[in-house]
Amino acid sequence: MTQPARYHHGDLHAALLREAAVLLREQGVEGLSLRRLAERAGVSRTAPYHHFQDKNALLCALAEDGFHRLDRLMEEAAFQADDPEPGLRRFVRGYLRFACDDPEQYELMFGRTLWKTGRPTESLTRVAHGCFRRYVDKLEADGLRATTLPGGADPLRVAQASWATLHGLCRLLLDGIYVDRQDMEAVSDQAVALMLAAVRPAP
Amino acid sequence: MTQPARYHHGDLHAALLREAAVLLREQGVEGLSLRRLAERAGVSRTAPYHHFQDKNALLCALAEDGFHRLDRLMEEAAFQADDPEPGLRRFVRGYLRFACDDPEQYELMFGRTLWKTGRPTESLTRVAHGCFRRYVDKLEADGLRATTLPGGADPLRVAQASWATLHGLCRLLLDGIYVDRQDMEAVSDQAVALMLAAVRPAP
DNA sequence: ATGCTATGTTGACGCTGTCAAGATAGCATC
DNA sequence: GATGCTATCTTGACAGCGTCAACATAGCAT
Repeated sequence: MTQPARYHHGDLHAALLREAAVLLREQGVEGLSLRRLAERAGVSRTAPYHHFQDKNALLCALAEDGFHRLDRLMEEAAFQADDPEPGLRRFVRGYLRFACDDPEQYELMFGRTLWKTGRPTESLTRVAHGCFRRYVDKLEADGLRATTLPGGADPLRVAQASWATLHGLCRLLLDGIYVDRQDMEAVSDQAVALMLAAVRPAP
Repeated sequence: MTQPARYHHGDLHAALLREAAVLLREQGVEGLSLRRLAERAGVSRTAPYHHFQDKNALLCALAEDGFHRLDRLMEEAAFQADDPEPGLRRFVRGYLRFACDDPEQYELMFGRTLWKTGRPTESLTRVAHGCFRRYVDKLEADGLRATTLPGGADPLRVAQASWATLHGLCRLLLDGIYVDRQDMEAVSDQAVALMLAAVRPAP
């Protein structure tokens, strides 16, 4: 089984993804080169090309994993119909924890590396869009059902704006620009207040 | 003056920055290599190193220019003490226009290239922080003076959360992830509503 | 046993940022 | 005006990268 030098690796595809996740977490996208990856998997430089079309494809697969994890997180978060606040707060904190737990993964999922510079796989695009749709649905079904939206507010718009808030917080935090990690809890609560204020017209 | 091949360039420092801004706008950071830059300036590959410590330093200088422009934009935006809504809306649209007008510049200013992967210059850090402080001050002085903050809301927190919303919108938009450029105006207005809802307790 | 296909290998190309060493220009000083 | 210092610019080189082409092997179906 564990013969040190056999010609065929066995399951290089999975091994590459596994090793890539580690390398991503430790060094970020910048430190993730196919050559190093191959070396770590004990395989030659170009072997990965038999399992992924190119680096972009491998990164897309990696990001896709992340979206599945995020999907699971969203399923677990449950709002309460009568008062969405605690549920929303729990979700927001969970989201931030998700991003902080593996910043590089989050960056890969939402960063320009894939969406702007690279070419997002059709599969990745589908999963990512599905993830957002689930968020909109959840917000609409669980969060907003018991509340009255201010006049003319489209649930989709609320979802977009609130996700943007969440995403913006994560980016500012993870990129280490303005928000201290210590302030995070307070800012997060403030964000919840922001989102809730838009949802229920009066306290 | 304009002799085609003289040994010394004359003002390579400025020429590099100028050409870099063009290259950045057209091709993004990924397309901005020192070698190409040097070629465009009609100079050898390593000449830029006599004017910038390395690529990181040049990019920092480029980003710094952007923050100065953003500063100017913020000075021009004026809120009205009695009703901050139109002023805020104007500012938000101006901010989004700023980001959309030169996406790559915005990305450079706030992206991980400098703040996470690279080493932000001390000068850049100062300018960037000053820019945010100006935003907090402005929000506090112009925007919130006439309004009552909900109990216990720190102006700094409001500023952080609202900037995060703005920033998140820009990122999602520029990275081409979720929000269509067409939806932008509606989402932007929704964001203003979000921010205002947090500021004035009841309509 | 034969041959096809999936998988892995080495070699090479052009691109990148950056360092070291040498060339030149311009300016201050003697 | 000659001398020398320093800022500026040059070529050469190196390691790293993604990726293509050509070749080698292993394993499986026929």
